[in-house]
Amino acid sequence: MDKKYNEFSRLSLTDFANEILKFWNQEKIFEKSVSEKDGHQPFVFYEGPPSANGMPGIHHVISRTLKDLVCRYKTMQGFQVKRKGGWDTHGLPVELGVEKSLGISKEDIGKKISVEEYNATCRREVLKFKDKWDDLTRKMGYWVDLEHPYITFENNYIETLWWALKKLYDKGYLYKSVSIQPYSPAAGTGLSSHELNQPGTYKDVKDTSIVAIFTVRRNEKSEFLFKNVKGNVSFIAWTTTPWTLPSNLGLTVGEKIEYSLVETLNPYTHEPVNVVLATQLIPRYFKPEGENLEFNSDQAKKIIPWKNIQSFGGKQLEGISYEQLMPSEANTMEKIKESDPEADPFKVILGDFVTTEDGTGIVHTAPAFGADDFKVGKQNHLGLLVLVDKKGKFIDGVGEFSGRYVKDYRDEKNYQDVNVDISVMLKKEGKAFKIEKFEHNYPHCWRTDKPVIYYPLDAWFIKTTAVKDRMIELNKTINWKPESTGTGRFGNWLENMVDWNLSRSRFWGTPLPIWQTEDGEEKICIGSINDLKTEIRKSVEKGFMELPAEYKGQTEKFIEQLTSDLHKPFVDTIILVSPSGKPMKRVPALVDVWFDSGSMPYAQWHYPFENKEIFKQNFPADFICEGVDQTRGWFYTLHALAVLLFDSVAYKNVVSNGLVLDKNGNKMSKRVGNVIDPFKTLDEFGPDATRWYLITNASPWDSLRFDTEGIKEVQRKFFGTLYNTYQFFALYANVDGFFNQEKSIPVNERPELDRWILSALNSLEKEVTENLDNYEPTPAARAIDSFVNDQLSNWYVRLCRRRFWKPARKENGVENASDVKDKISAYQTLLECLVQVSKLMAPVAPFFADWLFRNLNAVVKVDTKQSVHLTDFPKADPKIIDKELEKRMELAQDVSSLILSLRKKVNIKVRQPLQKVLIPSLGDEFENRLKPVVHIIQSETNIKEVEVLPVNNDFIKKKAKANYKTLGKRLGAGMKWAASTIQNLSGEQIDRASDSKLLLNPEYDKKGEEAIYITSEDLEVSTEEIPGYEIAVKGSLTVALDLELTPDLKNEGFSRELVNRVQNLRKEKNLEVTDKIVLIIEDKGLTKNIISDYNDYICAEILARQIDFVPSLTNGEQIEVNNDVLTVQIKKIS
RNA sequence: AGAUCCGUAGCUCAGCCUGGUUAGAGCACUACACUGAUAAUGUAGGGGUCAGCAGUUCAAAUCUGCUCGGGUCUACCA
Repeated sequence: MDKKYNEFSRLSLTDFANEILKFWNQEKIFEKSVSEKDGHQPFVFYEGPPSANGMPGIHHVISRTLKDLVCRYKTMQGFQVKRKGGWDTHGLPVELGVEKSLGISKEDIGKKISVEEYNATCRREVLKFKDKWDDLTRKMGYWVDLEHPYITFENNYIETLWWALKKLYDKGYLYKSVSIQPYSPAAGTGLSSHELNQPGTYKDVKDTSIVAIFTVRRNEKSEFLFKNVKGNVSFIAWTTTPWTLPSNLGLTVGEKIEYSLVETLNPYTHEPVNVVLATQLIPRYFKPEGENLEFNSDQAKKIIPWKNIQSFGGKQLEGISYEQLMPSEANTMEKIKESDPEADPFKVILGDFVTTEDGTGIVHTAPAFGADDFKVGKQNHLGLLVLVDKKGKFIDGVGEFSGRYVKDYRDEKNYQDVNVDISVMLKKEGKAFKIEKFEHNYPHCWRTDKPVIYYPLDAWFIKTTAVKDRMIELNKTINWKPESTGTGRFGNWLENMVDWNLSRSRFWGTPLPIWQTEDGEEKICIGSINDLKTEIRKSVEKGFMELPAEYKGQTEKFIEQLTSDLHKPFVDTIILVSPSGKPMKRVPALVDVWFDSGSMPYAQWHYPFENKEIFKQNFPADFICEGVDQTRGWFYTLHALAVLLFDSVAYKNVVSNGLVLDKNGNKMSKRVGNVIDPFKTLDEFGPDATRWYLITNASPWDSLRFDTEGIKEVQRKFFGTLYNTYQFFALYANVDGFFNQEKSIPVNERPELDRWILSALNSLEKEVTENLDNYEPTPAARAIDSFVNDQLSNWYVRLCRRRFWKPARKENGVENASDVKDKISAYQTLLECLVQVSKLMAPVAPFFADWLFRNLNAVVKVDTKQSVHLTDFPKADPKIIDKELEKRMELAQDVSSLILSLRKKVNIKVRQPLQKVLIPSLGDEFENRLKPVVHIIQSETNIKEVEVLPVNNDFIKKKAKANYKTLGKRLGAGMKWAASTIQNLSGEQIDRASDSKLLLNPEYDKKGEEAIYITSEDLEVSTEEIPGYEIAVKGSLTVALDLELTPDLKNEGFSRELVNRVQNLRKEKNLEVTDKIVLIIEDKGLTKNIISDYNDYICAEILARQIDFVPSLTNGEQIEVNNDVLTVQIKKIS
């Protein structure tokens, strides 16, 4: 064997990672990890496409670590896991980025810059940071196919989207309707919720608000309101947007809210009025001292008098009619009927959105200008009035207000607030109950800073509500991590689902493939490029489309060219022929980018135009994983489209990871400057430590406080320890020439310690597998962590150290066979642990795992694979797991720990041997457990003998505590009494209970109680005292140490000290571990005898051929052993 | 406003599902020890109203309800 294990001068996770990365690239390990699994069962993973026009952040590292570790794990388990990367390329963020870099605004599109040029820039810019992303992907070790990603702007991708849209259209799921959307009159454009959520859009503003008076029409329904009052009855309703009052068509009340009829005076005109409002809100408008005040009294001039006439539920008000508040030419019944022939406005309706927090509990309802208003308006056939145009000004026919802007949209110098004027007018007419400035939070257009209004706009919808029940049903079959996201956040979302507003009025996006005639009577939805070509041919034939000069006579070439990019503005130049022969133009809408990403299961394969078989095998996904913010984003659109198109789930398991916060728990934001640069982090700490930290620190779905100190800790504790363990192994294995050439020693022939660590290892394999199968990587990685640190390094290696460097005894020049076997067993065991750990940790820390695996495997050849990622994931062998053995070792650890703490307490160092430790038996099981590990305790704590005290001895004083679990169930309320009684039991009573049973309340008869017998299982017995010994206790386990130091023990301690000092000298002199020496000591008389007595032991330990005593030593070195100073010299024998 | 997650030592987190004795670990801190794994390691110590309140129970960090604080998503409403 010429090859040795690599030894390293220091741990550099980044260097190791770079080296392994190079190896992966050269040997195409990722590609092999997929191709080697050809024919295996696939495990389907979908990559949620990031947008490459922004820089990646640290939060991308966590979700990608999760994705990667699951995929690597499944690969090692034998599945074939293809991972196609993808890019989300459409949408507003891209447009904004382009506008910023070009220094233009939306208005300039089509003027300063053509749509063609604009979109070309988008296409170019959107992958601006692709290189950075790819770089991060590689550096963090995220294995995903970067060479063949799907890109949402590509024609093939769009063609699949069109296919899907057509399918929805044919099923009747794609329809056009009006919806109320945020709209910026100043910018002349609708705003998406994303735009509305830009920072700073919601501002506190003061607006003129008015409580208006709506006069009730007296009829059968309203008659009950007129009982006991004189004159008119009115509803009062509040609004912060008086400009919507001319468009009022209804009043909404809450079914469960109680309302009252109040007799009072109009505060402005002082005419008597009777008003209806929510009972709860009376104090908001009326002073308590005004209640039941005489209407004509003097006081009534200062304090408005009022009287609650009667109260009733909101339900009773339903259907009552009232007089139109501000009639004008533009809002006559005729006009209203135009919007809905069945319109029946000016009545009270019920709505569940009504609250009693603001206003009067009666909501002024103008269906055109509020989403809720629109909804109830439609349900109740209120009709629709849009008295404000898209510029934000009143249309003609609204009397004196026509032509006036409802808000100051044009920065007019002398802008008169029309809301004030409306209020003043109503006040004069006696139709105002209260007018005041009201400060509230109102959205503003992020671009123009002007207030947004809600406005009815044409929109295309997908009828998701049609399959709502099916979506809920199928959702129940999805395994959500954490479960609460699926049932809670997502489940609720599904329960309250509304139709999906698909259309966006933008430039860079997937065009909606619907063409329609000018009157909207005839429509066609295009589902493929071929269909489009066919239709264009018809159109060219018909003469609706003319060939440009350069294509004269080359219709096909022209069509080919025209359909080579399905984006605007090209698609919009296409005019098609309707069945009746009329021209049709494309509707202006683009589709929501979420449709792009939600369609990726099929669009990434250009299904159904290509890859039908591939798609079939890769749908639905076994696993997806994204941030929890995608719940109503990608997770939803994937699910909705899968149900709509295929009546299937899109994914079977989904992990939603939480947010990454900074170390103070604040959201990371560029503005605050607390963002973590993932590149810097990876460079500084290496990908393995970063990944390990992210996974072990908190469950993926908990939000994570990111602190680089934590990564340092991981580096030092976990990787440092594992690295040291490897180094230890490599060092001695090289010295001993252990290269795994020997036959594997059967596990049952190995020593206790070896069998124990192998049992623990297999238990670990079981635990890790169970957790990873469950998509719980955090406990899995933590278990590996604790195995490596606590069991392998801190116990196994520490206890076995001697086995590795102690040479086998020689008898007649031949090494003792059992010594050799013991040593090989130790090497084989440690090797097995290291190799298996490298496999177990491979999904989480792929670089280091491979580094470890390859360093070992290069020499020991336990596996034919060249990378750990091509090997099989360890499967626990139940035959090797011995829980009893693990318990035994735990006992040894506990006993040793107790003894060490006692030594500490009395200040006797471990090197000083002690004669005896006493351990009171806790029964047969305990003794059987203890016996096999006695020698471990002895060597670990340097104690000559371990004596077990029999169960019933008179020697130790015991005390007992109640076992609450067993007794509590039986005794219930008597538990307290029993606990204190048990605490006071004598040792003799405790023994009796342990042997058979003890009557706890001998006087039960007298007191008329039930007899209470307790047995050993009801007691937790512990040792209180062992006379003459120092004791230490953990639970019911007790150890007592014999502290007597006999001369023999002292001498042995002395010799051990000496060995220790000489070892230090060897190290100081930079001697090799294997160098032989001669030790020369200046003869000081006393110590000579001790040293001579232990000559053999000392020589063996320090690798000395002999110890020479000389009368005086001039060039020696002084060492202190216990309280003696010795002058010594060590000489290397060459 | 609704939904959801989180709140345990100075920090990061276990424990909670399935209630039970003195609530654990690591880091940090302090002291001592160890020194052929050594940028390691061991032992000990200080440090907790388990966010608060109420309920269920013999018994609550654990189960229930409410409140408070933080995060996220959705909505933005007269």
